Amino acid sequence: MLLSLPEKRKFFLTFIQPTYFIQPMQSRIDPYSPTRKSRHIAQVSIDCVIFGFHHQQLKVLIVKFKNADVYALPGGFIRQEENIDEAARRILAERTGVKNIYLEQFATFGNVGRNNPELNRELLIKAGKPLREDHWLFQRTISIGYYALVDFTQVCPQVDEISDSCTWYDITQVPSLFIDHRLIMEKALATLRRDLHQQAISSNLLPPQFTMPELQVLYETILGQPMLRANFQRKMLASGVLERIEKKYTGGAHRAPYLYRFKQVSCNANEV
Amino acid sequence: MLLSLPEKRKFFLTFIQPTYFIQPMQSRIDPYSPTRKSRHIAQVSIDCVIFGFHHQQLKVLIVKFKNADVYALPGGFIRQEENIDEAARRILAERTGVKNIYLEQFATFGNVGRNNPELNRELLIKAGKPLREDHWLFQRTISIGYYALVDFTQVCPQVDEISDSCTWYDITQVPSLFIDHRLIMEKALATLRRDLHQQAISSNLLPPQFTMPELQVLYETILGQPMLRANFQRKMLASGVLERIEKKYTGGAHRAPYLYRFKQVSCNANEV
DNA sequence: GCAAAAGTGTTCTCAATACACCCATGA
DNA sequence: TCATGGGTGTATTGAGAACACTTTTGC
Repeated sequence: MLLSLPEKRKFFLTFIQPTYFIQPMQSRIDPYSPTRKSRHIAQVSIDCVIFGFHHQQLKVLIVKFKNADVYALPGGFIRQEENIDEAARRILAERTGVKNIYLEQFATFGNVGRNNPELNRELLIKAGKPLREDHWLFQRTISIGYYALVDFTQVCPQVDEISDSCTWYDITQVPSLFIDHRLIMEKALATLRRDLHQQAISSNLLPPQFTMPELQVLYETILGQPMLRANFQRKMLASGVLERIEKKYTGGAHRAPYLYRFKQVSCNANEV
Repeated sequence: MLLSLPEKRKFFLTFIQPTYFIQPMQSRIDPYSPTRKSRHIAQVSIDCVIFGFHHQQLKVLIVKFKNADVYALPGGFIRQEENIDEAARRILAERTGVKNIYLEQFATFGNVGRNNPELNRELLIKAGKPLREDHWLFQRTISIGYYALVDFTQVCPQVDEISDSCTWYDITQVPSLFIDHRLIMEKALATLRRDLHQQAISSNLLPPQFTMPELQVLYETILGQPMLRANFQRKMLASGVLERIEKKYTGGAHRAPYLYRFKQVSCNANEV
């Protein structure tokens, strides 16, 4: 299993919720109810590309459908009474257990060919959630893409009614995805790369305190290219957003690095 | 009336379609039909921010509702069988008479509060298009924003069934707009500014041939700040996308500038 | 002490800036 | 010929790239 938390935190989580990694969320409004009238906007969904950073790897949260070898981005539908940003935030909270996540809408996907009604029907039947044949879920769906940045150590992935796993994958080892979800993921990554410099993205992917090499590995992993250590250090310090704290005491056979933190903690999302 | 085309083109257009500037487009599928079942995706619309450049001004195409002093961005709905990019392209063609327009999706707007069902009802009644009370147009609507870049001289704005004018406004003199359309316009402008450098945006806002000062004014207008003439010239020439043609013969009491054109004519749009 | 990794310094290059100067044109 | 505006040249500045050097730590 790819999910591996630090031992200390693992114990803590196990203590308060013993089945934390395979615990279905009980949504008060069930979009897959076969009988009740939908309170969701028809033919529109939200798909989330949830990025985390751990062990020098950029990771994405991927969901697996129940009783099927089909993988997808975590997603959901928009209730009639909630803003789309709120919907994305709710979906994220359901999946990660974390509120106040950094969130960014990046694109909307609406090709006719991006849907596969037969596959939808099959997956819902396998998950034990058969719908009426005329349900809008069997029509084409437009999907609004959001990407989210989370502190890996704060997240405990959770399944929902139609998925039986929700786990982190290295960005380079994501399995074949449902319909156009790979395209959505790649567009999210491209947007992340584009915005890495101008926004406090790294502050939401790292723990509150970190070393300069850790920050550099984050940059190198996201941008996919190595950077010169000396220049990276100077550039980061010159930008003035970092604050040096103290020495870090590691077990490594080398000089201990300084710890840094971001001066202004930002965990906001743009309103659209 | 702000609409002013070059005399030569005006004559040509008048010749082939005498009422070109107040000519309703006959859409084969009427989203406002009070009786027929909708073939459109419910609760989703497309709004277009159509940019043009003329007389050293950045201009936007604004629609006015029939029999009401309400102004809005040109928009429309998505047919069940068309991609969202195609829908935007169709809406643009209906408004401008131009196909093959440079098109870019930039954001999707879906706050609950962005709708005003009462105003919608009032406007449709005034336009002579009353709908059934339970029509989805009176529910909240999510709008996908596209911006388009057009050669001002090639466009003849056209009204539709619920508007009685469609005219160019200077970006600084746009009247108060319907619901959140000003926000949409500003987001479009911000995206345009962000992408001005990295894309061949200017090639779609200028005629095929242009002078360096014209290009500079375009940049200064979009970015909203003056630039040094000498440096601008060198930077543009150094980028290698321009091709010098010949001298331009003007009536001005000064040296005649060179004419330039872009090496690769690009009129594509990103597929989403 | 030595290897490894962190931190700092130095040089070079190139692009952007700011300004000066030259050229063509029509009144 | 002079004002106007287009085109080109040049010195200065600053950021980034590449590389060398110093410092700290555990073995």
